[in-house]
Amino acid sequence: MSQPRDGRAVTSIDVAKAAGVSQSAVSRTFTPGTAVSEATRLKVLDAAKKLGYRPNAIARTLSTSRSRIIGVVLSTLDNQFYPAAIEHLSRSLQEHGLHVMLFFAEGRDVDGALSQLLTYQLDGVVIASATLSSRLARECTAMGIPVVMFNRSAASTQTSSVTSNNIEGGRLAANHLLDCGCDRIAYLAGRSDSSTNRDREAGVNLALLERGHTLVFREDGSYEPAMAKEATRRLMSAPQPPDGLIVASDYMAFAALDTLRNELGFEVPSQVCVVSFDDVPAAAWGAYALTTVAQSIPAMVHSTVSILLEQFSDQAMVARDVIVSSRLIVRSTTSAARVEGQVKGQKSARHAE
Amino acid sequence: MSQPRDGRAVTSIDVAKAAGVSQSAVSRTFTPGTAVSEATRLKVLDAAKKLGYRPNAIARTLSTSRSRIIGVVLSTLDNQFYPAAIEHLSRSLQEHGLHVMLFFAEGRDVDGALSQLLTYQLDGVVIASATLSSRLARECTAMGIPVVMFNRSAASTQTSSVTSNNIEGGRLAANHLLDCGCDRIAYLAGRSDSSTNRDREAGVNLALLERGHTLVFREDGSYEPAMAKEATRRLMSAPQPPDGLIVASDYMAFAALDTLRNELGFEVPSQVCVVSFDDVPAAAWGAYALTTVAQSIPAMVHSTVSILLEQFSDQAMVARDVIVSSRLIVRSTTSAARVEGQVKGQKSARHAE
DNA sequence: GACCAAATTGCATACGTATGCTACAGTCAA
DNA sequence: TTGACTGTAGCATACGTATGCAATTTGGTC
Repeated sequence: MSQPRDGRAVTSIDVAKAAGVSQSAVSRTFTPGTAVSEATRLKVLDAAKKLGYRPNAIARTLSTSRSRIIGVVLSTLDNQFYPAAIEHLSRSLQEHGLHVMLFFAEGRDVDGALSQLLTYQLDGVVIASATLSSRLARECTAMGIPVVMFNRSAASTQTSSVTSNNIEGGRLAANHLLDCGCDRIAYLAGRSDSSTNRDREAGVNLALLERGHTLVFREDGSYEPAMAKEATRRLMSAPQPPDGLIVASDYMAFAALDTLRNELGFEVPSQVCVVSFDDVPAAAWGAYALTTVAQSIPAMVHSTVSILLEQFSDQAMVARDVIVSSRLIVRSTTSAARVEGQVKGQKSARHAE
Repeated sequence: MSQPRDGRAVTSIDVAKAAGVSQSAVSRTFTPGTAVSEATRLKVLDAAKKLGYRPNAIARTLSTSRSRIIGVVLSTLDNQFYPAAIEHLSRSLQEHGLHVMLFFAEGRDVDGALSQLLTYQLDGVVIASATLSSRLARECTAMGIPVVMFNRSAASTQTSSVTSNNIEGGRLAANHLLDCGCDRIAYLAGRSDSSTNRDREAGVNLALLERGHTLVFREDGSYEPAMAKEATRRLMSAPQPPDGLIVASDYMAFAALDTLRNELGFEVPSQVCVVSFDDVPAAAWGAYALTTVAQSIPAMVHSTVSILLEQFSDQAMVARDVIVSSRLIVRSTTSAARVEGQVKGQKSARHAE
């Protein structure tokens, strides 16, 4: 009798019937902050439990136009930084009753991506994809959807962004190499159209300039390991190869280190010091033990979630740019005790300590 | 006049009005496989474009009870295998107009996870989480939601699964070590409640038995790098340490290798050969160059998507178990040219070639 | 030119929930 | 006892799309 239609789902109407109340009462019971007497609340909860009722999020979305879904736009998960960020982000959002829907950007198809995003009535979008990010952000913002650029600076003053302090990070990296006694420093760059690379490189140049140095080489790796290997070969085959290498990401640094050690036979850090950016989990693995400028994923995710939650309530939609501070983590690819003036190329030179 | 209400979204009714047709016509235009004349189709598309109309997926879901959302349940993305699988899966599903929603399993809270899953009217669920998988699968299946256990075998005959042939994989690993001349083989196990570990270990034991051998040591690493390190220390501190190590996952093998080489000073493969499972991207990195039994992500994802698509059409909901074949990839942590009978512990022994 | 079949179209309604508004019950004070 | 006021419950409707059914148009044939 009080059985739901044998078809499928139990609805609020079924529960209402079973509890002897109106559908509104059921709805209110499951909507925090609404007025229901304790008596009906219990009746409803009891009936709901008995029937195995679960509110239908889709119907609720249609009614409230709040989907509680956050779209996350990615280009790839190859670089360990992103999986780590996604896991953290997804867990944090889950605590607020929000869920992540994944969108992988396909090349330059902005419209396709946009259509997919918009049809789901997303409550917010986090863009962590290099390609098509700025236009996508603009269009979403225009549609009134809160957007956060994650790990890339905002395309416009309209959209928020969360980045780490890459300029400061660049300075940390450069200063550290100088402190290690390096005086022929090279930069292995990431994609030139990315704000991370731009800022990191700027910071490096700034710090070098301040101490009367300048970059000896600059090669492009475009954040691709294969290109980083090529670049490393070019760098080290110079008549006077660098004695310090700043790599724009850990992910490229692994490739560079492999090439340096296994292919070209260089010793790190005695012949070349290497420092990079991100502090991806593998950077701590024994085989690499990479000195790196860490981006704090917890801090970045926290800011991202805060911005999103803020924008849900505020009508204002004021864009915020959060810059999380960077931190140098010294491991074994650099050596602070390096003897200044030491001639590079000494095959057997070991660093002190 | 034909402007949509200034509030927000453009609806099919707005488009209908603008195109001078009924709302049904608009709906049909955007629903493949329905009858609309070319003439109205063009009128509608034109008006839609002009107004910037996008069909509302949420409303469509309410009406059709097909959300085109696939829930993916994970416990963590630490092991590179999962990010790689997710990216592949998400891209494949996107090609079919489906999207991935992420759910991170929190400890043992089945009911919480389940509620979250069920409220979204998911069209399917892919479970790649170790914990709470079997009960979750059962409940989803009971609710009529297609479930695929990814990289773990089915909890019941009711639910489908996609795994690689881990038994065969275990044999490949064991036989390879025997072929390398190892005769004191140890197994570093993954979580004992996982089907992957169970099958891999079974395969190893089988192959050893066939060739008159048996495992010398067996330690538990529970798929955790920290535990793998501990286990490695225990293994190698035995009076007669193993000369061949089979590790249940690459992710643990990296930790084991780091411990072996950097901490304990063993040479791989001359003193100990190491083989593991998964062929995660980092396994190919120069610093590890790990010999490993590959799980084909493309094949596994392909099967997963096929099963899901099948179950959408079939009412039958026949569960399928797909077993993708494994393949041994030989890199530098094992050496086929190992001299048989060679005494382990020779510090300077180099493998040939 | 008329008639029949086939192809389109529009109408009306369903999907499951949220919420403004009205109606009503209960409390308390005068 | 009556009146005003507070707190609840229920009614009715909106959210945007899909689709069965009936009405209409189209196209073709004799």
